[in-house]
Order: sequence, then C-alpha cells, then structure tokens
Amino acid sequence: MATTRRGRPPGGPERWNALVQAAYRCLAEGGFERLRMRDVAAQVGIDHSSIHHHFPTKQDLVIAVVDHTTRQFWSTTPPEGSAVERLRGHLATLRQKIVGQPELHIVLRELDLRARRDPELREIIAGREEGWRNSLRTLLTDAAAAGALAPGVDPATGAELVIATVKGASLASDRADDVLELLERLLIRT
Amino acid sequence: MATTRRGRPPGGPERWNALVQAAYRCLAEGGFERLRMRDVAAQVGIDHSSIHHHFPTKQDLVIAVVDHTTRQFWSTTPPEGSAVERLRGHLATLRQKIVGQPELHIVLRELDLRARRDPELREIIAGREEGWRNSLRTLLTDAAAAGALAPGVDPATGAELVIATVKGASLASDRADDVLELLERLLIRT
Amino acid sequence: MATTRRGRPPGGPERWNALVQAAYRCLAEGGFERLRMRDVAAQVGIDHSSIHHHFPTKQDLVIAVVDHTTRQFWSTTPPEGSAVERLRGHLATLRQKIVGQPELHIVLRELDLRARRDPELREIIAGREEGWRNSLRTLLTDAAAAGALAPGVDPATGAELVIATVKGASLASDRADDVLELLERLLIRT
Amino acid sequence: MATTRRGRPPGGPERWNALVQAAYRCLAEGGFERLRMRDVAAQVGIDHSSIHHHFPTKQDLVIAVVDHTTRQFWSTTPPEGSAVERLRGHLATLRQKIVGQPELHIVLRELDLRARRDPELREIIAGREEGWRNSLRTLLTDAAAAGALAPGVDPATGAELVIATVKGASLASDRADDVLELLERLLIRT
DNA sequence: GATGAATGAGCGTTCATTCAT
DNA sequence: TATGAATGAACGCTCATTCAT
Repeated sequence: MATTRRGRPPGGPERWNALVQAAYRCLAEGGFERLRMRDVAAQVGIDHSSIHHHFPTKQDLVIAVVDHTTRQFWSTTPPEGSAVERLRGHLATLRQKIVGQPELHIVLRELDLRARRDPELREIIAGREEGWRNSLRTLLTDAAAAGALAPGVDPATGAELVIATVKGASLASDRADDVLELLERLLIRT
Repeated sequence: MATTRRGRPPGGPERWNALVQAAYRCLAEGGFERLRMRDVAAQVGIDHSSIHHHFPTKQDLVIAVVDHTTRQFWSTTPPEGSAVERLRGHLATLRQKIVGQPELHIVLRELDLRARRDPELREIIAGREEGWRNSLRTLLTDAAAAGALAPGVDPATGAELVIATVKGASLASDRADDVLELLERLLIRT
Repeated sequence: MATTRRGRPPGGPERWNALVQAAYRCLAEGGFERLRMRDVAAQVGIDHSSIHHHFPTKQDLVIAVVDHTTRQFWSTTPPEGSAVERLRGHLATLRQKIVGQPELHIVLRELDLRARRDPELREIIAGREEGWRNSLRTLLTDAAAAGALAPGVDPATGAELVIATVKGASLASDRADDVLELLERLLIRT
Repeated sequence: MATTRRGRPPGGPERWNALVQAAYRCLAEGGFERLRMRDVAAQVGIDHSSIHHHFPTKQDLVIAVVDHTTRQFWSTTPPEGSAVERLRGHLATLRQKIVGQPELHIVLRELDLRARRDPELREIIAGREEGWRNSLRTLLTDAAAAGALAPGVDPATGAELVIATVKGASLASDRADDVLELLERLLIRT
C-alpha cells in the first residue's frame, strides 16, 4: 500500500537492533520483573505479537540483550603500552562507564543474578566473564613480572579482586570512582 | 523443627516467622520474579489466602524479609580488642557468611537491585547500609590512628572499598574467601 | 476480667442495633457491592468474625436492615383529620424524609433492586409496600368520596402513581420537593 | 442468531457488540454485584481473559453498556405532529419499553444507583438524562403555549415529574402502564 | 460474646505465546 | 512481516464463613 522505499522491507536487522536496545532500556529501568514483551514492542512501535517474528521467545530476546550488553566491554584495554599502563587504562574505562552509563552495569548485575537460575544465561555470561578474567590475569601477571604490583599479590586473586570490586562498586555508581581509584593505588606500586 | 510447646496448635508469632523464612528461601532460590505468595504459603503449609492475615500485602512480607535479612549482620564486629583486631574479626565473619550461607548475600543483592525501583525498600536498605558504613569508618579511622592502615588510605573511601568488594564478592561465593583475604592484606599493614 | 456493669453483658441488644445501623450506613454509602461484614464490624468496633454471633449470615444482617429501614415509615400518616388532610400530611412527611434523609430512600431503592433477585427479601419488601399501598388506597378512596380528588382518578391507580413518583423522585432528592408538590396539586382538587 | 457473513470467523466489532450485550444481560439478571467478567465471556463463548483485548478494564465494559443502554432512548419522540401529540407519542413509547423490555429500565435504575459512587458513570448518565430533560421541557413548554397543559403546571417541574414517575414506575413494570396513563391524563388537558 | 487463624471459592487482571489473516 | 484475536496459566487480593480458644 505504501511505496516500498528502495526495495528494502521495513524492519529487517534495524528492527532487530531496535528491539534489543528497547529491551535493554526496559531491563535497566525496571529489572527482569518489569521486562515485558509488550513494552519492548511498544517502544519500537510494533504490535506485541510481532516481536515473536524476531525473537521466538522472551528468552531469545534476553540472550540478545546479554550479547549486546557484554559486547560493550570488548576492547576496553588499550592495545599499546606497558602492562601497568594498559591495566590503568582498562580500569579507567570501567570507571568511566560506571559513572557515565550507570545503567550499563546495573543491567549486568541484573543478568548476574538471573544467571544463577538460568543455565543458558549462566553459560553465556560465564564465558564472557572468563574472557575478562583471563585478560586481567595476563595484565596482572605481566605487571607482577615488571615488579609493578603490590607485594604478595597473586595475579589470579588480584584479578578476582578487581572483578568483585568493579561489580560491587557498580551498585553505587556515585561512589564508584573513588573506590576504584583506591583499589588501583593499593594494587599497583607507585 | 520447633518443639510444640504444651500442645499449642500452629499459629501465632511462630507462623509469622515461618512465613518470613519461607519468603526468604523463595527469594534466595528464584529471586523476586519467582516470589509467589502461593509458594510461600505452601512451604508453611497454609492456604495462600491466609498469608494476608499476617501480611496484608506482598510488600509487607517483603519488608519483613528485608528486616530479617539485614538483621543477620548485627554484631558481626567483635566488641573487644584493638581496631585492627575488630576489623579483621568483622571481615572474617563476612567471609564466613558468604561462604557458609551464599544465599544470604544473594538475597541482599536481590534487594539492592529491587531497592532501585522501590522507594520504601530503598529507605530501609539505605538505613541499614549506613549503619554498616559508619561502623566501617570508625574501625578504619581507629586503625589509621594506630598506624595500622596501608599508607594513603582515606578511612571513608576504604569503607566504601570494603562495601563494594564484599558486595561484588558475594556474587561468586566460591572465590570470595581469597578475594576478601587479599583485600584485608592490602588494606591493613602487617 | 472487667467488672460486669449491673449484670448486663457487654454488647447485647445494643450491639445488635449498632450493627444494623452500621450496615445501613454502609449500604447508603456504597450500595450492596460495598457492603462488607468487615466494614460493618469495624464501625462498631468488634472483630469481623464476631459479627456472626449476632447475625449468622450476611443475609440475616441484610434482612435486619430491611426491617430497620422500612420501619421508619410507620405512622407517617397523621391519625386525625379529613382524608385529604391526612393524605397531605403523609406526602409532606415523605417529602421531608427525601430531602432531609436522602440516604433513607437510596437504601430503599437499593433494596428494591436487590429484591428482584432475592425471594426472601422480595417477600418482606413486598409485604411492607403492600401496607403502604393499602394505606394510600384508603386515603384516596376516602378523598374521592369527599369529592376532593381530581376527576377520573381511580384510587388504586392513584396510589400506584404516588408510589411510583415517590420512588423515582427519591433518586434525585434535590428535585423531589417540587415534583411531589406538583403531584399533590394534580391529584387533589383545591 | 446473527447470520455469519461470507464465512468470516468470529471476531471483530461483532465480538465487541456481543460482549456489550452479554454484559447488559448479566447486569439485568444479577445487578452489579453479580456482573463477572468470566460470566460475560462465557456467554460469548470466549476465554475470560480475552475480554481484556476488547475492553482493557471492567469499567470500560460497563461504560460501553451505559452507552448501549441509554442509546435505546434516542428518538423516542415522534418528529412530526403537535407538541401534545409528540409528548403522547414519547410517553407511549416509554410505556411500551417498560412493559415490553422490563429489564431495560431495571438496568437503568441499576446504573442510576451505581452512578452515585462512580463519578465517571455519573457524568455520562447525567449527560444523557439532561438530554431527556431538555426534550421534555421543550415539549411541555410548547404544549403549555398551546393551552394543552393542566393549569398551574410549570413545564420544568412537569418534566421532572415525568422523569421521576417513569423511573419509579419502571421498578414495577406490571403496573407501569396504568400509572403512566394516569399521569398523562393529569398532565394534559383533554 | 469475642478473637485469631484459617479456609476456599472467586475476582479482575497480566502476560508470553499461538495462529489465521 | 505485521496484526488482531484468542488462549491459559498464573497472580495478588478479597471476603463470607468456620472453629478452637
């Protein structure tokens, strides 16, 4: 009825992305309890039953959100420089994200909790976290080799400490900056 | 589990406690999404409508759970000893609880997230956390005065670091012990 | 435990009356849809389960309200005077009641409607209305015999007209006065 | 009852109308107390939850019933003839409806009472009644100008008298015919 | 009498999902 | 692809009623 513009059907991958982002926003605002297919569809301007053409089930949409969310942490580590410089760069980026996009980490915490009861989510999230963990371990090992780490810090445990503190700090984004700065000072020799 | 005292039939404040504990368990197992009045009632062995005799609304039950949960952290700090000893004692207790009752901290994280959208919960939880924060600050201030703190650690920020790390570590209870032990070493001079 | 005052147990017929009046008020305010045993009991200051000691079922309470309500129309006709004077007196009293106690007639209309689906109520209310009808017929017959009625008015139909108009007028109490005054003028020769 | 047109499956605006009529019937039979979404749905042959696809809330359905019910009184006044003829025609139609569809006025009385506690309903019903009132006033004013009204009848009050009597008479449909015939004779000069 | 505890049927509403169009 | 219609299980909550104390 309407003139199809340049042969591209309305929707397509753009719609897919729009839905994922809408779901992300819903999750950030109201958590899993208030994540409703209807609301997500409404934000994109389509009928709530149409959403199932893009994501057969709600779970599929959630998984796409997980993917979209964790993807935002790819390449937060500067590729150049010494191990210490790259570690500092990584932590600085995380700090920035917590302060500048507090909802980003909130969604991650929401997913962490959800993953405890959802094996499918658990596996995906554990996989992504494992990547982060390995990256941190390498950085800390290299820093330790360069004698830049506080004495007695096992790189593996240090990586866990960073992960735990980042996660915990993200629950109170207005205090996260100072907390992570202190952690950095305690961990890295100056 | 409870000794029936002098043949008294079930009911009374014991029922109230049983309901709170049942709700706590449901929350630990399935989060807020799966907290159902019917399940809580079933665990206690009463009809789901009878819950409303004890808790007019679901929210009232949730608040009782918040109270019950946060109350478990009263007096986790030994009353005697030097500031450092008391701080170590406090952290040791937290470590024990995370490892021994992982669901306890999971419920707390669930409540943290929920509190973001529930002003009533937020106020209660913020109040409890403020108590913890003040206690940590005092401990760290005293430890600093005794020269037992790592150099350059502001007691207030140190308290935030402890809070953040404990919260984050509780999301992965099997790694929490090492993480908190490392934090302690970094924070306290040996 | 408390000193029984002059041997009379607390409650008794006074409580019974208080409950009926409370139910009457609830009915006036919210209709049958909002007539709740709990609210009635609360207005009297007793537990909602205690109400069943006075009225085994809700229906029993409703019937008592019917009785209490219709009883307020006994002796609305002056015992002395000519038929016309007594008819005028009767209508004047009804007008006064509609204007002064609008809720009284509202409850009656509520009961009229309810009686359509409740045979027990229907019988009681029909009986009370029959008394009113007979009284009106006698008055109108006597007035007709005295030549005081508008020409062509059959006393029986005239009685029905009065009943219908009073009922309808009571639904808009602020206009009832003028309406009933006009009816009186049309019906009675001056 | 309805002819299925060209094999179209059930649904669409026909469903909407069927639901309104089913609700109307429920209301006529059992009043507001027994108006249940489940019963309405069952009468139409759909699941009770499907109602909400057509009427988001019960109140929306009720309002549609109000509309459907009051709409039945549009154009009950013959467009041609003298004022007296048109007034007689109007009253005759009302009499017919009360006798032929007693439930119609019962529903209206139910709505009158409900409107006392429901501002939304009150406004709608008051608006519809105002139309009726104005129509009656015009008719009576014209009749008065033609000298066809009983002496001393103010058209505005006369209109109220008609409204009140029609409402009251509708509560006892088997007597309504005589009552309204008498009212007509008293009001209109012959 | 009065109460606290419990019951159970039932209510309006929600929501992911299915399916014919 | 998109929609309108429908489903069915589930939810929090209500309320008259029962009964042991």
